[in-house]
Amino acid sequence: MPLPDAASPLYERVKGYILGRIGSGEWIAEHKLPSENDLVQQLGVSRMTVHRALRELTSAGVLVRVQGVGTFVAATRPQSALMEVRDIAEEIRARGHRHSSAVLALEKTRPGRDLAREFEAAGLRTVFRSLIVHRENGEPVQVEERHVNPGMAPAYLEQDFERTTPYDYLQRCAPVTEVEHVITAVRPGAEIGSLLGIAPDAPCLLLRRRTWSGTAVVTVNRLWYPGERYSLGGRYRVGSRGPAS
Amino acid sequence: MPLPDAASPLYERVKGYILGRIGSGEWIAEHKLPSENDLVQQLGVSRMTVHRALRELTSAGVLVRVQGVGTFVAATRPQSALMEVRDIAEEIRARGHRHSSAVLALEKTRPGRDLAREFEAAGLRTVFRSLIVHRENGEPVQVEERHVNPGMAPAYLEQDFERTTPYDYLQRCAPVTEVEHVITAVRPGAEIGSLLGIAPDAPCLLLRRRTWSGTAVVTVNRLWYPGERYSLGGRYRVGSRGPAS
DNA sequence: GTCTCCCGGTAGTATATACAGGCGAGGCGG
DNA sequence: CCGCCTCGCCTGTATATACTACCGGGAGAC
Repeated sequence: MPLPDAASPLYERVKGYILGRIGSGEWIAEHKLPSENDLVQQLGVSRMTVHRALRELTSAGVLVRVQGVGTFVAATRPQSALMEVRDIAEEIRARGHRHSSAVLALEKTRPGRDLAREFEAAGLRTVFRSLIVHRENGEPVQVEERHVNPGMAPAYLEQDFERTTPYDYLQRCAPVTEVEHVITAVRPGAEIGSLLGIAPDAPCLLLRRRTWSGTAVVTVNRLWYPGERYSLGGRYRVGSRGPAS
Repeated sequence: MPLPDAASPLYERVKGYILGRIGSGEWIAEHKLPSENDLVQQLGVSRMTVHRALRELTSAGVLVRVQGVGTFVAATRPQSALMEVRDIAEEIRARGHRHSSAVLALEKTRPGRDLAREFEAAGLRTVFRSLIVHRENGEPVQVEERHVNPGMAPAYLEQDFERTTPYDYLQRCAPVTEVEHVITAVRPGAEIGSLLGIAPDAPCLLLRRRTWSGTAVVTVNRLWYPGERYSLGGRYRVGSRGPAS
């Protein structure tokens, strides 16, 4: 039986089946999927159910469909949603890929003047700092340096960030109410470059993000993305509300 | 008849009907919508069609549904300054600086396969192309390459873009209803680099933007920013709702 | 040899039907 | 008066069926 008989809706299991094939490398970019009717035969579900799974994966950007021709695995590069603060691990898994991470530092440190000013707390004595590399299918796609306000997340240093993510823990103890993003293009330099596996002068996206919970700054982060392998973006409706589906 | 009999799919018209009620203020946040069966009666379509419209609006964050209770208008999602499509000339003037621009190309051309695909119009024969450098106090801050769907903006080539901007003209003849942004970091190369006055291998932000008017792609643009002198950013409040998955 | 038309396969939409599952209100018994 | 239970309303899921739009290739016409 190709479909796991979890207690989730059938169309979700169909989506999982397809994401699994993509994740395992069996279906690579541009690969033509079986037709809806083929999948109906193979999986033993109705065409409406298959269609819904394919439609939702298409709207998520995983597949591309051409009427009269077929359904194909999208050849998109990894992309982060800009406007939403999302868990990068979840984002990678939603693309059917494998997420892994390595914690390079997790410590208490003293903020410099600039950092204290970014926290909008001049008297701040200590901050927590973490440095994590995130990988998609083994390839580094993000270096994440976080500075965390210890008052808002006291147990930050006790977390196991190779199992969960900072996003996860922080979202639980201090839900984000406000975000600031600033994006620039930089040279990563030797240290960050080697973590990303790119040359020290290769173009690199630097996303500086501050998050608030209420009126207090919770985190001041710097996220480096390899410019060639990763992009930030999103698609939105203008005027009405909410992102495009 | 409450539904416009446009040539669009029924479920899209149902979505439009609901968005219209919300847009007009008739249904405000937290308002309880008619039940699916009520809408079936009122609109004269099947429940599956109503359900699809409601499901897609829910996934877009416009509605909130609670099984056993009903469907409600979601609390408003804030808009981001970062992702707004603004006129760069206006932006520069808003900073109290002087904007100037030079039109380097304004022509008719044939789209390649990739470009035609970006326009989502395989049979597209010609597109308009413009290449403009924008300066802030005389210093180049953006190279703007636009490809414009001639069907949506027939008089594009006749405009004087050193007096107005493409944004201005396009906004008049095809108001933007949807936007897609993708940001990467690249090396500008010799040509773009010299236009920006930076080295060919200096880090550089590349913003690819597509805009829609209704269901038609109006423009496919590439905007280069010198990474050292320019950044993209914004700050906004986060809604209580999680991202649609 | 080339052009055209048709046909088969594919995705897209729409409907009727059925049942599952959550929630709240109202009735019934204690 | 209180609590439990049931019933009805609402959304969620799944299926069968039908028809449409579109594309590409191949057979046939010229």
